[in-house]
Amino acid sequence: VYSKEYTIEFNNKIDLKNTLESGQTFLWNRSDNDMYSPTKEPIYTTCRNYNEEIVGLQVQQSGDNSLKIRSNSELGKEITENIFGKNKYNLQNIQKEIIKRDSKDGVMKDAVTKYDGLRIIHEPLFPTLISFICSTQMRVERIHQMINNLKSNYGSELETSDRIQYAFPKPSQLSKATIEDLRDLKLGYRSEYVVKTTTMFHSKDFTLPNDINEARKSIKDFMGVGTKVADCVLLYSGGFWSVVPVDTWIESAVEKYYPELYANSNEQIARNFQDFFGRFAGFAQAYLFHYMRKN
DNA sequence: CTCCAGGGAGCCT
DNA sequence: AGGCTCCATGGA
Repeated sequence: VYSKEYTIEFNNKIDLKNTLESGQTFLWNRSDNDMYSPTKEPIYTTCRNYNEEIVGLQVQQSGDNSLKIRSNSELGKEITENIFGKNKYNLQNIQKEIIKRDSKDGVMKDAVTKYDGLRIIHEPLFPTLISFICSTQMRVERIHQMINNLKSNYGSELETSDRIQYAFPKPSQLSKATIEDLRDLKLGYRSEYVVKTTTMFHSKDFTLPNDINEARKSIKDFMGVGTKVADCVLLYSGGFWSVVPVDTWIESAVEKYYPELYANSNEQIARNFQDFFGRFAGFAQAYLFHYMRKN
């Protein structure tokens, strides 16, 4: 099925594993859990609806700056470049900007060095919105499980040689689900939020405003979306790289490593963090989040 | 058994 | 604006 093969060369480092396993997206699966070993780079798979076409992707690290892609579609290369921000930003310059603002030899420098190649992802709006509505009060591993449940129950199918892959459902597909249906898929109290948000998204034909404050406000109109979920959507789907989602991990990290930026509300912590790290503060947040979870 | 997880809605002041 | 309680579910 994956007859098209491409190699993508980035202008600086790309770390596929840390990018896809740092809680930015829940749309990928590691396909070779059994075969995965330190000497063999893992393969990550995903499947998407793209202009009435179902595009399957297999992506694997093939060098410090390059990825190897297999796809069933000629769109696979462009889609992958778009997801990983190949032509959108220069990661090395962003890292320099972050380190320059935090010149002390501390945790941020350590995190950026240790996880060099971790990129901010650019995933589709609707799947990202639903994913992070599901993320509240839930462990990262279980969020992944919930999203896979939604995919296999409501998404389009792509048959491959060894299994069937599922795309994240389009709004029209997910709108068939009732609250009871989603409770059966273990979404808990988020079921009502997902159903209502899907209906709103579907009926309004929603598009994201260019202005960051308007964009945040419009996303928060959806049911189940507060400041933190909205900021995740802005950063991981909207390309607003200054945005700092503050969750329990970032809150405790700021309290521990940046006490001068700490405050009693998460909104204030986000503002302080953004003022300190500047227009790429979202990247700094991603490095810090991954560092905290890994150590 | 209790506690908690990438928070948010509803309601209160 | 800011504080409080409840919200499903499963693993530690």
